[in-house]
Amino acid sequence: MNIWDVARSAGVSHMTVSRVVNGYSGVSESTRIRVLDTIREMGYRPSRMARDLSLGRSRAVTVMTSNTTLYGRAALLQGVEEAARAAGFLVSIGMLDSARPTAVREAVDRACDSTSGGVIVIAFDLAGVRALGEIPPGTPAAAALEITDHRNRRQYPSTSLDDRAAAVEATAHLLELGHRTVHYVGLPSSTSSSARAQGWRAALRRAGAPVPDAVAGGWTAEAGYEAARPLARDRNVTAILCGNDDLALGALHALREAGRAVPDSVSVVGFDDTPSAAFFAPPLTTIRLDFVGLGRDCFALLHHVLNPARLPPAATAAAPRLIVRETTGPPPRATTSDRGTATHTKK
Amino acid sequence: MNIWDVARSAGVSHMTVSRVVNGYSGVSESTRIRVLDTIREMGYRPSRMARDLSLGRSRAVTVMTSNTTLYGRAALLQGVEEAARAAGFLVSIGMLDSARPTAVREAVDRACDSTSGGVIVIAFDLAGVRALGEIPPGTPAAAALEITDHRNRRQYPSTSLDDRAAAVEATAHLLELGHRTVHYVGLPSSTSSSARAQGWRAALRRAGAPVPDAVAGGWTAEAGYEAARPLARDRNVTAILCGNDDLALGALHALREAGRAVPDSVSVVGFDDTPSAAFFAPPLTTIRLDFVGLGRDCFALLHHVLNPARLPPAATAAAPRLIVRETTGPPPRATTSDRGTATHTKK
DNA sequence: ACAGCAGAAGTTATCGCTAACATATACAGC
DNA sequence: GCTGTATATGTTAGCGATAACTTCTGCTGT
Repeated sequence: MNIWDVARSAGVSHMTVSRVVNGYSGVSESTRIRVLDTIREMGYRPSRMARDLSLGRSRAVTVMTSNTTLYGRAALLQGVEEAARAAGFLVSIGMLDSARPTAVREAVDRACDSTSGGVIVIAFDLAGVRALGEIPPGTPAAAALEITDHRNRRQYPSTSLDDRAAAVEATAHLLELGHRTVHYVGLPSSTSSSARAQGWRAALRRAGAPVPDAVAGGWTAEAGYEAARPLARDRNVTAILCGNDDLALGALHALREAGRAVPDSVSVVGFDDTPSAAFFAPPLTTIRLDFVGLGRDCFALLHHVLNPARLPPAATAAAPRLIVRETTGPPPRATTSDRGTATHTKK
Repeated sequence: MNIWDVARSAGVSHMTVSRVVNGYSGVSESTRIRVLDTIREMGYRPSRMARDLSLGRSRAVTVMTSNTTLYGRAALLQGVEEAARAAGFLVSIGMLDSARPTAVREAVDRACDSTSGGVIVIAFDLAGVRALGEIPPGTPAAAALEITDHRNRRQYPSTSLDDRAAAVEATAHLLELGHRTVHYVGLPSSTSSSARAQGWRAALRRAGAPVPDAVAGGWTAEAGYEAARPLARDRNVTAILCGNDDLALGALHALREAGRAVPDSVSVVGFDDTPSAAFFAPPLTTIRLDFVGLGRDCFALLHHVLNPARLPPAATAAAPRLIVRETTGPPPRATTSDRGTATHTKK
């Protein structure tokens, strides 16, 4: 059923129906009511497809992301959806999967046909960053970045949380508790260049603390477990900062397995403040990150590109905040003092 | 830039370009190559919008779900996306939010315009079930159900995992370990009628074990914590089955807080086998649920509605499976023997 | 009484594409 | 040489909406 059917049934022209549907003026009250009734009776719904085609723009965004099972992405998606819905946009998702080499390019191709009014890419990982690079010029796009790597920022507007400051805060917190240094288990792409790693390193240097190598982690608890195992064996490490809460969960497990008490023997700090983090054993000290707000901001950015209003939108996402729970505390006496010695500690 | 521009530039008619783009026969090899080159040079991408409009069908699904931050939904979405992509479908998401009373209806309205070739609703919770009920007749739809409630199954095909059998298995596992009975902390909508609760109850009855009231939980660790607190105080409860892993995490926390050792004093079983579950403290015994497979199946169902092939698709999702880890064990001696007596146990 | 004008409604072209039909060219068979 | 048939290509009419323009009322002012 289309607009013509409604028009015929209401005894008007299709344009009158169109005007009624879109709330335009120039329709008498009596006609408007008659048309509205007809629409209701017939259960007519305008075709968004036809509308967009006719208008030449499509009120739809597609957000490209990998693994929405991870908290950060899911929450960000939620934020985008919320803002998009408020603006009358549809949101589609394009899964990024870096397994197949051509997969990213294909995903971008799919996302960038003119169906989508714009593209939002969650460039937290390599797949995302690559996707951002593949976007054909001229496509309206915005990105949520974790890595503040300017090589990858083409002309696209982007949002990000102040991960660097957050990492500084977390590291400083640990240092203030008396830890000699802080070890870092990072996210895959961010071992060296991520804002989190940078902040961690900067805080260490500022405090004159030794800067250990960052440990390459992953995204999941399992990756955190694997990465933290060697750390757990080393009695010199008394503080571990993890790239996210899942990693921290895995680290906690490795520590438990190695018989290291948290926080008495080792302190752990995460990133994200997942809804679960407060219920870890022990409850995790972590950085609360406002992913939902970030998603909203990201959409606002894209919306501004699509529809340049007076001013570019201001960021509204809450600043990262350290939530101190029970995985952090002062380092154990014995270990703090034994600076120079090797891995083994006297009992 | 459109198909006409390409046609002009390649010196052919737009139909030839269309044929080339869609891989139809009836184009000479030389022409095909010339057109393909032109397309590449100009960077032409066909408009999906126009194509779908012309074809009268739109290769797009929208999946309606609440809170994609929860593992089950996110994984299911992943499965849908995977299958949809393989079939050349776009997937959009429609967030369900039961907070505002009209929100569900609005979301359904948005999802059911003819933009979407079909709708998949994740009806794990009340919002989802209501959404399913609101779908206008005639809209192609499929549902992923947790609650096997036939009142809500209109004419829509649906998939679900065998949650009932899974719950039976989990409960039986606990009973076999020697527990007198098993308590259940359920998901919001499923306190009484869910397949999981049914299975739990059935297993209890079959074993002649007392059937406690199900405790209304929620979806998150926090809800699990709140729900399990009273249970943790009661030394008669030695086994708790939780509606999902997050709930179990919260329960574990409540137990720890109450000074109850797991599994020595209380056993806990979850549902889902979240990637994190293996790293809980202790690692969680849980039921592995193939949400990704369920999502794939769900899309297959919808695809079959849209495009009736010879046979309806068979379910491919893996059957639920109990993964025994370290939160389950025999009940403590003292408690097992004191059947008739009240809450207090002799020391 | 009539030009002038505003408001209500209708007509036509268009968005970018595909299906269905129409035409052109080439080569076969008789 | 002429018809038949396959293959390659072009033409036209939608799909369901909107924008821009046109037409038809009815009322105003003088």
